[in-house]
Amino acid sequence: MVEQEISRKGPWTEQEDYKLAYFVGLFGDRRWDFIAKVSGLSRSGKSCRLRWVNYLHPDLKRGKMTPLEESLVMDLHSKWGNRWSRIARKLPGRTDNEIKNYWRTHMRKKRAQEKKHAATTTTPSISSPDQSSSCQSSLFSNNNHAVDSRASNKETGEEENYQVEEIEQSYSMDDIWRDIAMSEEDDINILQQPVYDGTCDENCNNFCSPVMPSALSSSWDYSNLDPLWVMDEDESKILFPPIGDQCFSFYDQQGNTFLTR
DNA sequence: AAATTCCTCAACCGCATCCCC
DNA sequence: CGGGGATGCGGTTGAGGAATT
Repeated sequence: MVEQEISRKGPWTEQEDYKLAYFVGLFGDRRWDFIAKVSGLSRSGKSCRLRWVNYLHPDLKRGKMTPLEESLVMDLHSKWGNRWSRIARKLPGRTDNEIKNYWRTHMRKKRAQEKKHAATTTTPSISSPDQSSSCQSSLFSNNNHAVDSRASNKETGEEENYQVEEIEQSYSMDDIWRDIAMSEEDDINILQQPVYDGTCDENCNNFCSPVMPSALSSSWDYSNLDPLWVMDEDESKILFPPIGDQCFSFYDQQGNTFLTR
């Protein structure tokens, strides 16, 4: 009966980012379908999660990989293969997507170099087959214990020695969060916001996300959302005025984050 | 200066796994 | 225990900017 909204695709706008950040601040970084619905974003929950994890998360680092990080990626990839998310867990502030992209770029360069080298030396290279994943074999030691994801799923708590020492806070989204928290305080009241219990959601690293203990329980059926929770267009305009000349922006030229309005 | 190629990275897709009922 | 929805993961694509011709 409910006309299924067509999910928007493509690049996110600043306003969408802002909205998403706001609602994640409100509800925590779980229940993505719920957040997608309640925020009025015409995005799938999946898309919201991806955007959050890869771009908006407060702990994300931006900018080039440091040499230390690079060698860590090499090292871990030689151990674990393409287990990007696992590798990412060892690199604070880096996402699996970022590492994946870095690796691809890196491998492409490496292969180009090898080709060049092979051409100049005319020595036949053994490691030519260019299976995307095979490249590691020529690069690293042979200890690519192709970790089977199914076999090793319990590494959750395991904290290894790998630590990127300098977690330089080149930027943080805390400012945005704080800004949101302050500037929207009144608006939150309008929404009859959920009880914020004052504790940090452990999944939400920096900013203490308001959590909704009861509402977020799985039994809460948000298919029939109380209109109170769903943003209609007017509310949306009030809370998130259209991006204009006095809009907010998230990143400066260096990729550092700030929020202005 | 214009055209073309290359590179980067955000976003999508499909499948696997988890979790709850 | 099985089914179904939600979430996570890895592979892939494509837009847009940078570099090169």
